[in-house]
Amino acid sequence: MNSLNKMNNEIAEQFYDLVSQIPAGQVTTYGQLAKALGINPRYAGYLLHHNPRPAEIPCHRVVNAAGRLAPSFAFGGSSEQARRLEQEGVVVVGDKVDLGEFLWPVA
DNA sequence: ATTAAGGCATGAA
DNA sequence: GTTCATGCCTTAA
Repeated sequence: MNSLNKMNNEIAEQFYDLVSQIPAGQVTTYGQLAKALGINPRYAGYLLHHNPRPAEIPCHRVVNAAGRLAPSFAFGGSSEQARRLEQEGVVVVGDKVDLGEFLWPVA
């Protein structure tokens, strides 16, 4: 196991749970998730990068504050991510998405 | 076991 | 577009 065992497991658990709650056709930002959990925006990206459960964590629905897709995607590249978002109904222009219309309202 | 340095899928100015 | 700031994690000695 990695260092992710019990110490920050609680925060990570909430983070992954929150991300897995993102409905298709909507996206959210790292800062949004991080802020909702009270963690650092950088940590959000870090946790997603680890992606312990990619099958249940739609990390492709998570973009940065600029609405831009991540520079590198663990599944096959940002291009694949953009393609996937469009498949769900999210309008992706280049590597950007319309946050004003597809931004998921974090609880 | 502890300490040190580096790196990151961000955000904001 | 670039630079600075911040928190956490990883690896090494």
